[in-house]
Amino acid sequence: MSKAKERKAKLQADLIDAAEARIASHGLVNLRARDLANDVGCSLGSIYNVFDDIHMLILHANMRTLVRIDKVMTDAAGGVEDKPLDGLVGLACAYFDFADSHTKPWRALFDHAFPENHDLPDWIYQGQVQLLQHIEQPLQQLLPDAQPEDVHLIARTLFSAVHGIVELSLDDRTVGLPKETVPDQLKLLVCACLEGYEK
Amino acid sequence: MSKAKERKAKLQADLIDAAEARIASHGLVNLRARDLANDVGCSLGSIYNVFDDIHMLILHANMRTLVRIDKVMTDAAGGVEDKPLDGLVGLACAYFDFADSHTKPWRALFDHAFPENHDLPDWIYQGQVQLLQHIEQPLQQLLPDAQPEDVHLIARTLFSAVHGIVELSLDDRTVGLPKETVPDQLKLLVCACLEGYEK
DNA sequence: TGTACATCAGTGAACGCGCGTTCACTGATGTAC
DNA sequence: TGTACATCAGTGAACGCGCGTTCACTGATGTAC
Repeated sequence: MSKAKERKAKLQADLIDAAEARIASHGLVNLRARDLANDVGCSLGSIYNVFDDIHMLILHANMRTLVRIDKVMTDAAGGVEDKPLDGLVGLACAYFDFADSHTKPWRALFDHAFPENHDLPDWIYQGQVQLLQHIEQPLQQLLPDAQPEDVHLIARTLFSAVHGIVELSLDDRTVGLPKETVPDQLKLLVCACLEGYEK
Repeated sequence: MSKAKERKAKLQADLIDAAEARIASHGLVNLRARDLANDVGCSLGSIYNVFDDIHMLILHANMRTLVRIDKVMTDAAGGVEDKPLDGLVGLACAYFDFADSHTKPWRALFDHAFPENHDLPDWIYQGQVQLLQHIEQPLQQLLPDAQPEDVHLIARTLFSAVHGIVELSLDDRTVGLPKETVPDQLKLLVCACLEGYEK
């Protein structure tokens, strides 16, 4: 019985690995259940023994990406706890670096069209909230007089702004910034903003 | 002969109208060639007499949306030519208002997965560039010492930032700002930034 | 230890549906004489 | 004006392909006696 559970857990993990690899190499749009079965050496039907549907599998792969981004942001925030502005600039640049060097998994986070009726599982939501906390911490230091609710909102504003800059710059079909100008522009924006926010 | 061309032009226009209407009511993902043929009262095959493929038709519908946004931004910039900061804030809010009240056509601009091999027609690119020019004008006034290239880059940065804030706030699946806080946060961000940019 | 039986993970062919695009055909319009 | 013929926009059934999901089956494993 516990052996069966182990096998099941192994298959789940293998499938998530395979999904991650396929998304990284071919992009979310080219992810196929048949390919994953092939990759891990199980049958097509077995996927549905361990996951409700393909969307759940994708969500697990996306969660891996969120955790990776969290690691990258943790690293970026390390060592500059006493220089919160540098910390924020570093976080923005780290986000861009990740998106630039892992474009396909990063895109998958936003491109995945989850069926409209269900709502996202809470652990995905938490994965996103975690990223925001990296921003809130230095922000609170920089704006000691601000209410926590305001810091919360400003953190989301900054994240969204940085995300928009990164997104459009990595998208060939829209007039975003040229990639090579992004780090400078992120730094300019974050510094300028915070000068202003500090009043 | 010219009568035939008129008919062709009429059918093209009707199809674009229908595509716009369907996108507005059901979203780009639910756009079907068969439905459009039904809507305008032509046969399925006739669509392919006047458009290369469905993507071209979607691009025309999207171009209509770009023109609409351009109008909205033109209106927002009107009357405050002497207050460039107000102008920029107004543009940001106008963009949000449009996206909020025309979410589906606005999303279609970014969701349309154009076949990777071709590149976008130039008129779509020009439609996007036009939007940026609304930003460059007040920006140049606010930063009279800045090089035009820098104004160009900063305009893209601001647009992308505002776009990101709007996008995540209108997306249920991501941790964006609550919708009701967006205008305030846009105003805060734009004002804070420009205070900083002015040095 | 050996035998008969039950269970159930694992299988993959087939289902079901969707939908962009094509193409052989038709019928209205125009032209030649 | 009338007739025969040519043209071609317009048609929609059928093609072609893709792919998530299901389900009747099988064979390995475990259990009972």
